[in-house]
Amino acid sequence: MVTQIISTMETQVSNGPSGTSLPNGPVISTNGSTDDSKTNLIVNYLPQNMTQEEFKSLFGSIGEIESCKLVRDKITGQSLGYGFVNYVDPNDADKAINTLNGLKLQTKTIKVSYARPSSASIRDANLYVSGLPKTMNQKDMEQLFSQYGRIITSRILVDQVTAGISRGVGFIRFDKRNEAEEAIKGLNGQKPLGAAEPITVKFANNPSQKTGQALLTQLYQTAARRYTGPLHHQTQRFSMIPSLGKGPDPNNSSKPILDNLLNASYGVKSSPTLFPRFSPITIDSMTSLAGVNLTGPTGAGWCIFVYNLSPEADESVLWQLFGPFGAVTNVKVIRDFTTNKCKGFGFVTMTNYDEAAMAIASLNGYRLGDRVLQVSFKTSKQHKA
DNA sequence: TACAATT
Repeated sequence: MVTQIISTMETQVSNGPSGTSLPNGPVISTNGSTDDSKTNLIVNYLPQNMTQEEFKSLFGSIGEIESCKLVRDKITGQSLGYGFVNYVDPNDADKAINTLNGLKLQTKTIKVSYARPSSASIRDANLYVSGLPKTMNQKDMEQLFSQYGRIITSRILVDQVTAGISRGVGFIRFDKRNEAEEAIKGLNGQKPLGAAEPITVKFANNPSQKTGQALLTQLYQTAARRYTGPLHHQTQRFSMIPSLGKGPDPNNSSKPILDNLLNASYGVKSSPTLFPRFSPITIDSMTSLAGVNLTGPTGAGWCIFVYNLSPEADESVLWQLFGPFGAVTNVKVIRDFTTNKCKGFGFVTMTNYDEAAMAIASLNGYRLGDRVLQVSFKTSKQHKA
């Protein structure tokens, strides 16, 4: 319900263009086509569950809409999180930017700006950047990339548990695809300024190319965070399950899908029965190994590398493996972005050194199904051949 | 088989 959403949202500064005098109606060019540049808006970072009707209702509250479209995945129908609104009156477009840009809807802060004219040259101009120095901020990154062209958007992803620490990963969208290509040529594999490690720059994956399974996983993760926040303990993971069916939209057609996914992921049948035991490696030898590999706990705790997980492994198995040894703050199964299968390894963060060392000593060499796990403190980087 | 990250 849009009125409820509006009552809880805040506005912030507009980033719309200024200084241009606006005509008072549609501009018709000499070839008969309509110039939409002052009336057509692009809206980004919409909540996943926002419908076309809510979208139209929200933006229709500003003024008469000529046309609007929430962009969806061609196959799954899932919202891609952005849309277009074309107003009749350019003044209403301006007003929509001033009123609605920066609006907080659920977990998102929407962006409202003038849409660039549709053109083949602006497609596939989005880059994914990894290996960025943790000290580099968005402005630094833009400065580095701006030599290759006009930047439309940029973002550096941040860790949500350690509140705002860079994950060394980001996105840069250029105005033109050829600018993005030049940036890859110029910056991929290069070390920024005084950085110790080279960065990776490549074209970003297109969300619409995600598999159905990947979309479901994302949908589930989004829903889980919305209701319970970051997950820390097994008990929280299980207690959140009943609440998932009670979302704000009772008409949400994806509910049965979510229920099925949850049953598949957390059914008792899949819980492994564990018999932790001590490996031949002693705690004392682990202590000395830790000294070689680590300078200390990074951020929230001690990061542990877990190798030889099956392609079907998920986060729950890591919680169950490591949870008995002490405080686990985070687990992550690394998956192939296109297949969504585990790449054979994952990471676990534990708060206390002694508990982490005990977990490693016990679980390294542990047989899980037909696999023998290899567990150690994470190293800073594996040498590349 | 070997140390991530996809708004």
